[in-house]
Amino acid sequence: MVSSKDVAKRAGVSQSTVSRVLNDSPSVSKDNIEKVTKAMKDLNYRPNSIARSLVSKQTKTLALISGPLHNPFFVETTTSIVNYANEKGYKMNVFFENMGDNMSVYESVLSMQLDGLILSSIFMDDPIYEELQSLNIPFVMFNRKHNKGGNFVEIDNEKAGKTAADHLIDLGHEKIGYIGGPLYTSTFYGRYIGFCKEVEKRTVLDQALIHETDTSEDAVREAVLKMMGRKHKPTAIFAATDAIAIFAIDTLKELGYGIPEDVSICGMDNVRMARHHSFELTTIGHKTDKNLGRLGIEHLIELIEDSNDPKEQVRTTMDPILYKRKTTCKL
Amino acid sequence: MVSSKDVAKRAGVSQSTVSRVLNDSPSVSKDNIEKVTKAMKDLNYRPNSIARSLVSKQTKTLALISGPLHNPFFVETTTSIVNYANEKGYKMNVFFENMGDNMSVYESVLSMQLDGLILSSIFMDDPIYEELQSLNIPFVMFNRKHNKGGNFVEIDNEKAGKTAADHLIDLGHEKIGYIGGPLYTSTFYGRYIGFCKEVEKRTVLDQALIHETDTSEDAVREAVLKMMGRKHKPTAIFAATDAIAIFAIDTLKELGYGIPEDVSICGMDNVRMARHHSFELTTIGHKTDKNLGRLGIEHLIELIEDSNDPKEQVRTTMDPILYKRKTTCKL
DNA sequence: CGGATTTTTGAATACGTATTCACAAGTAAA
DNA sequence: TTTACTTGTGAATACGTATTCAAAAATCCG
Repeated sequence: MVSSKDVAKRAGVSQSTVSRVLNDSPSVSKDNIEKVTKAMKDLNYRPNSIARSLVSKQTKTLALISGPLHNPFFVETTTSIVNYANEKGYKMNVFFENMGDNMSVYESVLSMQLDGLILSSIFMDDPIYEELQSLNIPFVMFNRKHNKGGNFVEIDNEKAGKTAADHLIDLGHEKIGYIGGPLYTSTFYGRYIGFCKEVEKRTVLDQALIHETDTSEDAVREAVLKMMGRKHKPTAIFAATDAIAIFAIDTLKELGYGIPEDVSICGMDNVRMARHHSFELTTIGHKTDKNLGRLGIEHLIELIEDSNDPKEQVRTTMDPILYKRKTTCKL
Repeated sequence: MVSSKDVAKRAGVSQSTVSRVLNDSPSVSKDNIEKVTKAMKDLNYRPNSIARSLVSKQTKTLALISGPLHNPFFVETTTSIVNYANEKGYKMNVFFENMGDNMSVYESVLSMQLDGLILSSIFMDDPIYEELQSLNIPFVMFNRKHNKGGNFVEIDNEKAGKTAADHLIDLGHEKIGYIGGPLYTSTFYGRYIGFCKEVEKRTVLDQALIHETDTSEDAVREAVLKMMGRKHKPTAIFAATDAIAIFAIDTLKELGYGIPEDVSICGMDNVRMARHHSFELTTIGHKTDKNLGRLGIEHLIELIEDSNDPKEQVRTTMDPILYKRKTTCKL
């Protein structure tokens, strides 16, 4: 490994001068700049970023803890987050939530030297929150949030649940199913509550049509099978994510149901894939064309770079909006 | 920031002893282990990984330069790679190839302190290869490879092209289209050559049916439109990746063609999504159930951890195998 | 108990860079 | 020419940890 000392020796200057050239300090003579630059090239010198970080206290490294990529929502957010961070000169360490045990991921993240952290994978009352606080680096949650607040970017999930219910009820549906994920995440909790409240208010809520799954394909399929196996089948289903909607549609088609003639489906997230003409999924999203991940990473980097200001919280709750497409219709 | 010195002071020992406890050195008394451990907890001490790396010369960090996630192939490989690396205790810095200009990505990677690198995004004669060599860290290419060799994991692309051609010709097709990506990547080059050679040998190769695209949805759509606009339309198409196949099927259906009755489609990669019953794509893959990314990262970590051995090259070229499903049929 | 041996410890140093500080050389003003 | 000021430079030090080396403490053995 060739160090700045080696460069210094070759250029006939001190290591300090090499360092100055590296950080283009104004106070170094033309002459020496040239000598040092040449020596660097000759030796194929690359500054050691570790040593730099040690003194500068900046790693230019962020971490992302994301939901799994088999959910297209996270495909989009991960792409946006990684690309934006790279554009801004940050490296991005990526981790994927693994069902159940995220401790090893958190352990890893906590032991790293990071400039910031962005994550979707946190439960509403996750004790990890305190630990993240203690890191004293900015972190933002996207999609999900924590009970204690912090920085987050989300959709108003409860309102979204209501919107879905209203849409389906407006179409004349009275037996409406719900398939969501774990209620200890803020997203599913909000969507669930919003949906149930509205259904209860305007028609009747049939608990047998409410299914909390782990969002896996198998679990969704099972939920659909159970639902459609009842005597009072639902005529519409609110799937709490587009990923769930896609799995559900799949199972329904397999069972011979037509979408939307026999069963209307409303998803949520407005994933690009669902916009596609082979799906044309009716879904709930927000207005901005930037996804939640992108918004989150923008905020994070802002927090990092304007850290001199009184760091105020970033709390964005976007208004949900219905994208009416072709998987829902009048009863 | 609380350092090992602070811990030392609090525990009433030297910094050396703290360091020893940290790396559970055998030569430290029970008594001191306890004192130090307690002090660590009291101060909520976390060792600085940067400082550690500076002396140990190990960062436990790898980089992945991947193709874009809108290609499901890379969704699978990225997931496998990141998860496997994390399991093995490595952090993974992720970058996505951006069309055209990868220099900023490479610049970033070259300046990092890495234990290893895995990448799919390299051209056959990419000059970056030499630079990567000069880093003196192990790196492996997956899916694509470089003319100069190095470590790689791939499918025998030429044989795969031949397999596709044979399959379609065996079914009675004589007008067979091809849609692939840039020929300066080893994957597309091999698939193209293998396909063309075989078609030329067994029937007639119509250059008008050969399309080199940038693999984007728009480009694929355009290729399909051109192809199907000719008087001698193809009755079958070999799409050089499943992603391309999916785009092509989409466009064809939109044009009113039935798959496979009107047009047979054979993809390549055997992506999980294409296996799904809503696609049932006939495709070409390999036998192992581990994807190329997973195989690549396993090799990489092996190279890193067994670096004492004479580091021999890892060159894996897997035999292609046809997965015959429901998008191809007899003419 | 005394010497030999082993275990445990801390001081010093290295890792590669950035930065402070003092000093040398050069320039401008007087 | 002297003084004051600017510019350019290198020596020294800091960052937080691991490791070497020598010394201190503890243990063993006869």
